[in-house]
Amino acid sequence: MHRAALARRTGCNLETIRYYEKIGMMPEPPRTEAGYRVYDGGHVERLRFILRARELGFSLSEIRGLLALVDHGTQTCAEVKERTERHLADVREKIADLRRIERILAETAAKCSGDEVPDCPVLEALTS
Amino acid sequence: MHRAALARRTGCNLETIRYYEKIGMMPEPPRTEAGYRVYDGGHVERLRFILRARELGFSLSEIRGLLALVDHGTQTCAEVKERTERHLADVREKIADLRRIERILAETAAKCSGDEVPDCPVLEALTS
DNA sequence: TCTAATGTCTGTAGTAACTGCAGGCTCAAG
DNA sequence: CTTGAGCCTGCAGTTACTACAGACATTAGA
Repeated sequence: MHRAALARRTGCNLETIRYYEKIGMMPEPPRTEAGYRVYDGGHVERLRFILRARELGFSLSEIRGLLALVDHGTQTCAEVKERTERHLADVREKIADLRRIERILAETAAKCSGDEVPDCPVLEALTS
Repeated sequence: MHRAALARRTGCNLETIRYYEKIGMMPEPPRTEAGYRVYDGGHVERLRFILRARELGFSLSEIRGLLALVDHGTQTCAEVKERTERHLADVREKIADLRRIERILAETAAKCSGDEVPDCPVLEALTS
């Protein structure tokens, strides 16, 4: 399987695969005589792992940490759970930040007349 | 007022001020003979505008747009309201994404035994 | 069999929004 | 007159990609 095939199977962008290899998240695959990378099922699995973790908002360095545990076979449910809950706490913090922003934006926009006049409650909120 | 004083008054990082000037968000201030930037109340106001808008999650290019309206005196409440609501929609989308992530993380972590065993529902979710 | 169209390779640059540092002036205090 | 703080410039690094340019390889069609 060449790079395009791996990309197609995983839904990953072509260039991203090379990027993950470059930063050491994906192993260097064997090459053909001409230098083409050749991937197998193991690569598909690993890339899917990375992509799923990304979908769950894990950073690449968090994922790198999880992969290191698994690669060394030293992972325990306790350790993984702890990392997950730490990440979950981050996510909840981000949600709280965004909710605060949402509330302020909604409240301020609600005060707008929406008319063709220069005065605007939003600008006032940003200026004052 | 020199750069450090402007930074102190606005709570902005020192270097960020120079960055905003470089990308054209802050006007180039007059200089002393030795080349030191000299700021006044107008700069404080403008920087506060930018910082408040950033706190509300507006991107620099959105802020640049708002500033352009104000600078040209062509802003109307209708226009600003529309941009605010567009941004609000983005924020709500981000919240929805994070909530989905939160739910999945919480559900998966809840399945963890938390024991010192290698098998872990989180890893299974990422692998399968 | 030749050619044209893909596919792959490498290295590099660009994105967003900063942050930090090195090396060199300038300025104020003691 | 020296010392330390503050300011100057330009550039490198951050995160997580994405997109190119220019060169080589492979494959499908005429």
